[in-house]
Amino acid sequence: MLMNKGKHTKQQILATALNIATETSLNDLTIGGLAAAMNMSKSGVFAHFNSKENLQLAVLEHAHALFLQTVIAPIDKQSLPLSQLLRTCELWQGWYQGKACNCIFISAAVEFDDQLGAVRDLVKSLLQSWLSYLNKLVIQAIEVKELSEQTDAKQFTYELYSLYLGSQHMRWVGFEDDTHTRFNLALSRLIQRYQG
Amino acid sequence: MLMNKGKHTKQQILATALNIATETSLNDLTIGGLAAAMNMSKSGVFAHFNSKENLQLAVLEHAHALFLQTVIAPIDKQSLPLSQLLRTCELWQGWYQGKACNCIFISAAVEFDDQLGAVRDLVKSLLQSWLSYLNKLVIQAIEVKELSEQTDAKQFTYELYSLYLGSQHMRWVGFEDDTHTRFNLALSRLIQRYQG
DNA sequence: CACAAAATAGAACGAACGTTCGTTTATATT
DNA sequence: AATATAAACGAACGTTCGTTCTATTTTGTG
Repeated sequence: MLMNKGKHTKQQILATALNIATETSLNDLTIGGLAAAMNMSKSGVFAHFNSKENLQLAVLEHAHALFLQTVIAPIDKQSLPLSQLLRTCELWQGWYQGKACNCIFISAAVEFDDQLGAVRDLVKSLLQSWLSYLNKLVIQAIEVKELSEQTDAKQFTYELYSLYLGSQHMRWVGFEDDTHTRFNLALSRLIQRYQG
Repeated sequence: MLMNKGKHTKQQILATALNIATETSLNDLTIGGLAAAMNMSKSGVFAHFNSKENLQLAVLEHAHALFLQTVIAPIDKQSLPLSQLLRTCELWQGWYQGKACNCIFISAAVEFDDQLGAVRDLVKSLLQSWLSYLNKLVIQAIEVKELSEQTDAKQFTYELYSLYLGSQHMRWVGFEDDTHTRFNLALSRLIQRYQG
């Protein structure tokens, strides 16, 4: 088989790059550091991407693939929209798995919010499509009358997303515990509020 | 008067440094760039702080002073807690004034969440005290029975803070408009929910 | 086994940045 | 006006990082 080893190590590079970028940030992810973590030379790693920007884009796309596989794929599309939404939130809360810290998409959004370029565009696009996905589930729940038909779907999605952001932030500041208790409580109340 | 000009230009430096840091970030705030914006030499600016970390700390403290003056000082402490809270939220939404983008404390929190050091400690401390302030107002509103006495103050504060975070985030992604409409709607419902 | 292509290594570059140092200019007090 | 002190300058250093180039090793194929 032609062209095999290359793609394989590239995947390994992306996996450790994602770990580093998740623990620090997309900018603090340095090619030299990545090479060291891989026991490779700087130029050896570099050759796979040909620029740092391409590396950052590849890491984001790798993260996106992992995200799809971890939080979207397991959803049973036959079940009712609201239970799909609840299960989605469960998976969403812990999708960055063992990694101690925060969701890389949100970190990247803050980090690149002012830097024009392809990375910023990709981050924005990924977040938009994720918001659309959440919003679609909300709309479906309304259509099936699991949520009141006067529900403002976008408003619901905004509040849901906000609770997620706040949960991460509060945990860092030390205002919330590690068990997502406040998030889960607020979420169930949010749903309950739009049911009656 | 001895020691005059120095303190004066230092204040000017901090003002433009805060602008730069708000538009970009605390790390992208470079001493050379700051010097250029001030029409000063790099070493001239440097001499005021003696290290980049000290500059970052000074910028944060400057921002904190401005924050106190802009959103906390104008509050009428004689008025009822809930109206104090509402007024606070108004001022909070626009405290970074003309600056197009985001609250520097939140940006800094994301940027330094993994970097041990004095900057991270200061950011965390400032955010904690701000959360305590909000939480205190909520508690007072409960005591005066403007909010139901079963209200979980911390949960209320968490949700309120989340809405603020979400509002900024959504505006960047393009999900919310610029007029804080969704934030204000969610806020009024949040209060209403804990009144009955 | 041989050979071409792909993958990696190693050394070096140019730029950006924080920091240092010696000097010069501006400021305030006597 | 004279002088001590503070403020600002300009050049340079050391480091880090992305990137380039050439050489070497490894991989897959006929």
